[in-house]
Formats: sequence, structure tokens, C-alpha cells
Amino acid sequence: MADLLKALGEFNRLSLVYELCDCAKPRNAMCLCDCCSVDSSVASRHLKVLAQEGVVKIERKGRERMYSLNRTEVAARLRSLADQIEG
Amino acid sequence: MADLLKALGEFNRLSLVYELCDCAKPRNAMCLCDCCSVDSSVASRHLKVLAQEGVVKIERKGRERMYSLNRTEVAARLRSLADQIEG
DNA sequence: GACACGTTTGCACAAATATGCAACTATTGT
DNA sequence: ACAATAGTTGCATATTTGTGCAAACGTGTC
Repeated sequence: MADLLKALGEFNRLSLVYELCDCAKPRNAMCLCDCCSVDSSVASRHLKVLAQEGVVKIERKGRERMYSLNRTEVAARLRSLADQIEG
Repeated sequence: MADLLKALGEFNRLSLVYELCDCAKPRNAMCLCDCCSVDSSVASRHLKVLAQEGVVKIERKGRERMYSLNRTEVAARLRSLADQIEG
């Protein structure tokens, strides 16, 4: 759980997540690295971290990779923590 | 929001939160630093971070400080994020 | 094949962070 | 007043982490 929170607890990574929140369809990394104005390599690494924690899923589409949120899973894990804290 | 997640996204700090989850009554720092086997200065700093983010509240009691979770507030913020992610 | 485009990786570096020890403050108890 | 207890802060340090650039990689296009 700490790893998930750490993954979400970085400003640019959370920006990527928010950006994906507003996207009905998967986005590629080029499009995403614009939203937090960082180098594409940086976006690539951030997205890798988010993927490792199951926050985003990747779909290969030719030479690009389309990212989308694992909405229900992430939401469920956050609510689980909220429930635990509320006791 | 990123700051809250960052505060929760560190192993020892999350351990402190879990420890406080199980406590019906406020605990002092000495008791808490045992749960993650770190120096009291480290626990002090972690608790300070958690307090700054509103995760815990502090009640001074003589020479000790009693810590307790802001359960409903933290839970609400986490659920708010979950809702936003689920869209 | 040559080139362009999207992405990842290697490298270097700066900044942030977690940690422990020692010294200090503050408060209680004798 | 003195000692003991709880907690914080200063300092030094090791580790992690975010970042950008350049090079490499993979895939589509001409």
C-alpha cells in the first residue's frame, strides 16, 4: 500500500493521473508529457512507476503505447485504505 | 493532494498510521516509535509530517504529546480521490 | 534501405529524504 | 534544586529520487 501511495504522491505523477482521469480514451506518452511539461524520458519513467503499481495499464499500438487508468482497481484500493483508517 | 499521499507513502509513516488505526485512545510518541523500531527523533519527525498534512492531531498532556488519527477527514480525502479517479 | 516518430535506457547530477546520534528544551516527580 | 522522562532540533551522512540530455531501440512510412 505504501508503494501505491508513494507512486501517487509525486506531483508530476499525480498530474499524469489527473490528466488520464479526464481522458475517455487511452493516451500516448507524448501527449501525456505535455501536461506536466517534462522531458519525454521523464514521463516514460513516471508512467513506468505508475504501471508497476497497477495505476495505469499499457496497450501497445504500433510504435506508440497507449496509457489508461485502472480506475476501479485504484479507486477500490484507496477506499479500502479509507475504510481501514475510519475503522 | 500529492502532499497527503507523499506523507502516507512512506513505509514507517504508514506504519505509524496503521498503529494509530488500532488505538481507540491517543498514544504518545514513545509508544509509537516502538511500532516501527526507529529512533525517537525519527518518529518525532514522521509524526510532524503527518500532523502538517492533517493526518494526525496532537494533544499536549503534560510532558507528553498524545497523537490520534483524524479518521474522518483523511478517509474523506482518500474517498474524494477515489471518486475522481473512478470518474 | 533510409528516414521520421514514439519510447526507453544509460549517464550524470542536483535536490530531497530518511536516519541516528548528541545536545537541548520542557515538564514531572522526589 | 535535582534527577528523570518525553520530545525536538542541529548536524552529518547515506540513500533515494526526479530530471535532462544523448544515444539506442522499435515501428511505421516513403
